[in-house]
Amino acid sequence: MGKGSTIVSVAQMGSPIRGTLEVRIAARGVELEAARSEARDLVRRMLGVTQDIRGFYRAFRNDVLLGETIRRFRGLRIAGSASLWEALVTAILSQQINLRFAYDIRRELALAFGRRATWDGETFVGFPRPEAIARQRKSTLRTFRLSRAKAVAIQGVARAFAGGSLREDEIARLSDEEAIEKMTAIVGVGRWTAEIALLRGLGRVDIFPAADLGVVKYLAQGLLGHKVRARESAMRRYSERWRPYRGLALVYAYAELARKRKS
DNA sequence: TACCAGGTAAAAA
DNA sequence: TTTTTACATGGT
Repeated sequence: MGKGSTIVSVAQMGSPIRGTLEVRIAARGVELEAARSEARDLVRRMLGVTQDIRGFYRAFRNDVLLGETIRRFRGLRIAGSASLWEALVTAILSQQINLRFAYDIRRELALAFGRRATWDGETFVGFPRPEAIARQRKSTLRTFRLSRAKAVAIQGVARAFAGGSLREDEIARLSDEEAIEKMTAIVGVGRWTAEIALLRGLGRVDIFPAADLGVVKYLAQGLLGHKVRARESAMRRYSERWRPYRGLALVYAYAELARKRKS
């Protein structure tokens, strides 16, 4: 959402591969063209339409682990957040607790500090801006069932964005490793958090969070046949074969794991 | 009760 | 350099 008030609602028709997407924009106090352009960019990033999946398919259609999965989930991309800021906060909230709990807290933060817009009798709540979080006391943030470490981390990220020391457009110009280095300078943002933010926030297709529980446990045991949890270093080494699409490979591996769990 | 859940930082080995 | 430990909370 830009200045003023803009609501974007999206509906998909047809198959994920050959469907159409209807986007409705309700805007007040903004130029229609600007709102349209902003909405288009937002939808494109969240769907990951610019991710190079063709190159990924060409390179790995015969991959032992992913070949079949690629055909099964044709069209799947890395799902994106609306901003790097939102992706970073979501990643911090997701550290070491079950995701259901993390998303509960994210919703509560949005309800408390997010922007609101009403359209057609319905009220929509947006993710808070960095400034709205930056001005809260840590003790206030901790009432949202955050550990001291998470409150510090989220406040640190909020201040970095609000103060301009961290900017999405600057991070977007950096290489993966440079971007990780820049973000992990903030206390409470470790390598995993920075990697998830780049994957979900910027749709970086070669990011591989090797320490992720989903990688060292579920991928290692569920798809690679390990008896016990793998080491981060071992998974990072294993992922080398998927360059330069390690992030896309991971998303497809997770899709396959979810499918196996269901069946 | 104890352990696990898409970790991090600091201390200890 | 690698391995523990405390940290918050909810579910099983």
